[in-house]
Amino acid sequence: MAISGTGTPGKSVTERVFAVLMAFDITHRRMTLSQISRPSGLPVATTFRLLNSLEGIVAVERNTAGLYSIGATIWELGILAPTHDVIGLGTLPLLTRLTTDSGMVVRVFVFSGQSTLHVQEVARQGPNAPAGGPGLTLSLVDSAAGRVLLAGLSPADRSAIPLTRTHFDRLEENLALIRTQGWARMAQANGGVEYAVAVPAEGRPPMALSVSTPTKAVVHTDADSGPAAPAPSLIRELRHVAHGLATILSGSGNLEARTRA
Amino acid sequence: MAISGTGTPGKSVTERVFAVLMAFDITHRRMTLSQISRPSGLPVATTFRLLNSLEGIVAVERNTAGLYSIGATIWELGILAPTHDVIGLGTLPLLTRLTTDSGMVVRVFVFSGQSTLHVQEVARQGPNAPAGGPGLTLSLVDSAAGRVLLAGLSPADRSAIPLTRTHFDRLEENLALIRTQGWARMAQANGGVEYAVAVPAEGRPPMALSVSTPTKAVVHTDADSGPAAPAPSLIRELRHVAHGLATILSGSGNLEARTRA
DNA sequence: GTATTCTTTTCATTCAATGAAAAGAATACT
DNA sequence: AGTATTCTTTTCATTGAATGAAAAGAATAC
Repeated sequence: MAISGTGTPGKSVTERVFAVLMAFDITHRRMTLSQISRPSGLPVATTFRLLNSLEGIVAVERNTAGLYSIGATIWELGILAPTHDVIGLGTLPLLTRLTTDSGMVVRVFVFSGQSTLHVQEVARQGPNAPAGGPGLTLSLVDSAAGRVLLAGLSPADRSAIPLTRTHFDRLEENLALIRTQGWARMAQANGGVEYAVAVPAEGRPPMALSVSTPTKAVVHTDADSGPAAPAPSLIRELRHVAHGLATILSGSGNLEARTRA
Repeated sequence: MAISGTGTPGKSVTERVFAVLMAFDITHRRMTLSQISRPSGLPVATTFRLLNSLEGIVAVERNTAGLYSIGATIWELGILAPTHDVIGLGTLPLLTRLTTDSGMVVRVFVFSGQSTLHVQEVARQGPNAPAGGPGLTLSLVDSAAGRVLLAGLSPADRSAIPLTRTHFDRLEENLALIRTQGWARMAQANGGVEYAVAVPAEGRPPMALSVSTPTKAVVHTDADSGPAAPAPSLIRELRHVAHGLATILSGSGNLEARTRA
């Protein structure tokens, strides 16, 4: 009769429930019980029980093979997030035009915790479509969009983010530069290497608009502050689109809740 | 020193957490604590504590005014749901062409519990855009898409759904008709009245593709089985697009989980 | 300036959650 | 076919985490 039954201290049930849900990611959309149990750090029995509860409210679903996936309930809730406003509405035509004009992949990012959260992407359809898609996260420090978002933070907010100590001084310098010039560029890792230029798009949530290309390094030469700058016309168009984004989203987002019956 | 502290029996914490989250809907995207507490059926103190936990993992967010909204974590999880595959990828061009050709609003629905869940919508952009958008739910019985989904269920699965007893016999008749003719039409309520024709799109999850128009009743005359049928050319095009949808989604969805490090 | 509504903290009580273990399935290997 | 291995599900004694009434603290309305 071994020792049994102790609730894990320091972890609320809410955290445990989301530990289970967050076991899912873009490369793990369908998993077995034990595949979920491992990364969530919970015993199988606990994971099993939580998944059962979640299935009851369609927060997770199970296919015929018994594999779990995120359920329709969470999808429905997700589209209510302010983050989602960046998608749809009038933003698509705007971003599509930018892709056509620039010939590059266009992405919109918003800030999320420790990383950069990708929200919307528009690229040439076809066989040579780039890696990525909504939900992709890039490093806050090692991406053009991430630096733009960092540069937009107040010193107080920025200090709340734990960054690798290594580049701290150089980073501050670079962020100051980004703030004054109004854009960032960087060779960033995303599958392979891609060269990106990003500008801020004011709004709630704050966004960064980026264009990137995996092949030509035209927008970038070497180091963060290398000599050759992106074409002024590109920066101008990016700013124009970013302004358009902010305008569209300020119109639709942040609605007050109506009084309920 | 009144009576204090009894956990509410028969409700798991998981259910309570989602009772809080499900207080949000398309007309209540930003709410105060008490606005959330009321519909969730939980005491304010409980709601407060749960929201605090949820905020810690960015499952909900709080703006400067103190209003809660669904957070980025849930948005990120939501795009992992199989349901989400209907959006994006190659489906948009296909649906857009149908809108252009038919001049009507194009929607894709998937089944979700007791209702019909709207997933994707394509309509003429502009000032006279129709009510709706992703996340809209229509009645399973009183919409063309809902009937198509119902008609596609096995008798066993259908019996699991509690339907209003009233139309039961007539409904069975109608569903049989829909199954044989391969389409459904209906005057359905969505803000005002709109006239819709829907066809099934086989796949996992099963989908229904519908076109609808609020003004002209060309696709519909009177009762469920009224005399004038939709134009054969429209049905043909709907079937063509539905087949395309199913093909696209069978290619990308239902991926096996990779083994994790 | 007072009343009302909303948010946050406190705390004694206890129930729902917990996880080790074992049984039951399914799958893989020999 | 038989055995080993991995995965899923059930059980159950224990208790830690969750609970909600109440009161204090803010904010807003009247």
